[in-house]
Amino acid sequence: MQSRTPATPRTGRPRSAAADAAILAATREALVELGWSKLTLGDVATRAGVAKTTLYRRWSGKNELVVDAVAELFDELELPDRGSLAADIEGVVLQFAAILARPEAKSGLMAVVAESTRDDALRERIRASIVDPQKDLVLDGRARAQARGELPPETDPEEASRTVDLIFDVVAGAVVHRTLVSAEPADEEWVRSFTKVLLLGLTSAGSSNLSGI
Amino acid sequence: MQSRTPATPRTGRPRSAAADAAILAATREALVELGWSKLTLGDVATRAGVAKTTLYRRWSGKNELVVDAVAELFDELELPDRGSLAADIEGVVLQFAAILARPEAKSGLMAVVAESTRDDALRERIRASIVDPQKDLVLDGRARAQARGELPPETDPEEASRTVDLIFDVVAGAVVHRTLVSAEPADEEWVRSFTKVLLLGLTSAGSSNLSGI
Amino acid sequence: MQSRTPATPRTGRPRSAAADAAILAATREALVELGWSKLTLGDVATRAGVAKTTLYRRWSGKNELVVDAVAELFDELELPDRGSLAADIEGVVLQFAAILARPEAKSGLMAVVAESTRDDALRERIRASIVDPQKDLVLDGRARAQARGELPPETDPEEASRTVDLIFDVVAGAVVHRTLVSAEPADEEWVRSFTKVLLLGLTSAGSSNLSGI
Amino acid sequence: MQSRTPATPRTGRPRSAAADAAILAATREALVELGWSKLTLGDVATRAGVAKTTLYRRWSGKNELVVDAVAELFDELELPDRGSLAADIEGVVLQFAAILARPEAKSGLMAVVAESTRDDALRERIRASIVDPQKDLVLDGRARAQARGELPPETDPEEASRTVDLIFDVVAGAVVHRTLVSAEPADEEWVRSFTKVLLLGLTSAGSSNLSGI
DNA sequence: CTGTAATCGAGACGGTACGTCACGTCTTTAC
DNA sequence: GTAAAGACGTGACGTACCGTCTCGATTACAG
Repeated sequence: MQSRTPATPRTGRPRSAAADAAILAATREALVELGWSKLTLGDVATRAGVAKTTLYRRWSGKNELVVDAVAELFDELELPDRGSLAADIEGVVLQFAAILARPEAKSGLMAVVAESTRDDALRERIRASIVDPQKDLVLDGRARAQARGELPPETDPEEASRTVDLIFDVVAGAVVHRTLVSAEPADEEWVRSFTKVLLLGLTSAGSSNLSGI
Repeated sequence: MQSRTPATPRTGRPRSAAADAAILAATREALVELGWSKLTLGDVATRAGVAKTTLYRRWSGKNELVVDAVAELFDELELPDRGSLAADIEGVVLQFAAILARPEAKSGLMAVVAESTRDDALRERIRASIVDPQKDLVLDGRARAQARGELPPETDPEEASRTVDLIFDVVAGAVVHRTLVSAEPADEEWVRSFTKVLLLGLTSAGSSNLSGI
Repeated sequence: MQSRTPATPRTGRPRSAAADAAILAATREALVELGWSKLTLGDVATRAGVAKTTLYRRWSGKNELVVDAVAELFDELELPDRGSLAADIEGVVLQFAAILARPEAKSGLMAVVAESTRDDALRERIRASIVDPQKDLVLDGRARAQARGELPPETDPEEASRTVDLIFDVVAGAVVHRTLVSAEPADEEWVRSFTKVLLLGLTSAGSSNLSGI
Repeated sequence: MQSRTPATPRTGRPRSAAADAAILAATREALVELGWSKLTLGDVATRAGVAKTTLYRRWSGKNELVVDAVAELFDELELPDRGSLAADIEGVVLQFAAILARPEAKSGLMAVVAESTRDDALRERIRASIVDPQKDLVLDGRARAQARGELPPETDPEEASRTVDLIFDVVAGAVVHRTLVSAEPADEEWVRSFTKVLLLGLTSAGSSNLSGI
């Protein structure tokens, strides 16, 4: 989302709140129909029933717009309580895979990530609106597993942070690669296999002193 | 690679062989300087000292050209013999990470992958010239580990194939995500942690009947 | 001038009288700095410290606004009494040339005349606020010359009217063409030559029965 | 006309000669239908069956394009041989008035003159392609009158040049003002009156030592 | 040798989208 | 109800690349 608290926007006609939603919805629609490379801002504006200038007043370009449009897709991600760490992970990975399977996500997400390799502000925007919320789920999951006694409480906070980052890169990376590069569905069977390997690797590594590396 | 066997290439002036190399090199140069989105075929042609027509005679568009240009980067990947499965994996992952750290790879690879979500021919081209050669390294590594006795010979070929695919998605996905999304270096420390988790996960899973899932 | 008698201006905040003057002055300032084609109503409003709405409430567009702004420049024209017809003409032509030499007049006047070729209301506005006051000077000059005995009283009113029109087109046209197209100054020397030719032509024509053509 | 002798345009596809003519014709058509201010280059390109880029490759903007389009209208001006100076002048003034009466000339000419008050290059272009050819007609007319013995050969070249400039400003200015500002037709009757005044003024002035002013 | 034919660099061509600007209107709050 | 402020839909701007085409000028191989 673009920041929405200007200094003193007291006077003048206020920006239409409906326009924002219409534009983001139109962006997703266009991503489905046309894909990233054939999506044009003029077309999005038309679909949203909005003038091009209105769109440019709110977003500085295609990249930022698509980040916001795709980010909303991930808002529905939540950590289910399925009773065990393994089941919780499987659940959230399946949700993640389901979102990534949607064409508007496929089409847009990798493209903006590719663009972000040369645009720090864009990468920061992606991190803030897409990546960090996902990483929070990993943290929540760990906390819940610790409460259940499935995982020991962390002792070294820094090492724990590194482990979370590793888990996150492995999980998100594997699902994305499976979906986009291998072009195979990340279905229940695959997710179960993947989760098993991941959990065994982590718990074995933990018991064999992963942090001591 | 582009097809190089026209129907009746009997007569007429032959295509310049030097032009191909110059164009691919110019493409990588432009990727470094401009990135994917600002790379234009006209500019590549100019850099290569070649007319635009010459470029279009050989490649059908930006996507195909960049796939070929990036694929050459991965030609240097090879399976080192470091004496143990873990060390071999670490070595090849480090090589992979080193290539991915280069701006011409970062910029171009994810972009064409993003494009390939809506272009089957492009995805097939990426698979053939970039992905499959990498997967062959995994197969070679497994064969070598089996010869060493570190891994048992596979019994169920189909299940073995699924496992290779899983490994590949996990490895490539994790490195890519670490590099591009988290924007952190996949350095030796990270690779060692990652390899440890992966190997423990796989061997524990194997001994606990992963294939029985 | 714009109409200034709304139907029921009874209640509500009255229109600011100062705004009108500020807008016209800002218009002339913008004409000097930017010229006709780059003058924008938004910029004029800003210069005048006025909202765009206020400007549009008073003028219907750029053309009308500039006509009014330029018309005020010609208010300073007056018929000097230099003692002879020739000297009077020279005096008034010099005044006219001096106004036309100012950039706000140059820039704006010809532009609105050009626009008026396709806008009858605009031409009428120009005539009423710019042309007719000038033509009155010619009439005054003739009357004064007749009083002096330099010219005979007109006998045929219609023919006299045609002659005034002819004089007016010749005088105004020549000065404008000299200033804008030839881009040479209509200075004292030129005005003296021009006046001489004009007067000799008219008096000779009169004595040789111009009306008899 | 734009200059058409580049340094070494040897290679590459040559510019379409037909496009130039089509664009200029389309410009005049648009001037008639829409007038100067509503004429857009995109519309002209469409009318000419040409891409906008093709138009911009040849002309730098609306002003230059319209100057060239209008200049072609004046190509048909020529000095008729009607047997006497007065008749010759009347003939050429009538031709000039006839061209100015056409809507494409009315609409465009004054507008570019207005623009030229802030654009020296544009004024020079107007002079070279529109004004100077007309002035040549005045010179030809004088030469013919001298050959006939109607006018004495000039003695002082500089004074003669000033006289030609004065005549030209008076003639062109009067016709333009009559047509555009007064919005009355410069018909035969008017032209005869005007020519009579002009010629009497000039010959009387000559005999009364105009050059001595 | 001499055609014939596909190549080469160059650059104009018809398009499409860009991101910006000004238009004239509308919608707010403040006076 | 008018004021300032500024968002709105509209439409043209001038530019950049696209992928195709038309040039004259090289090459190679075939006869």
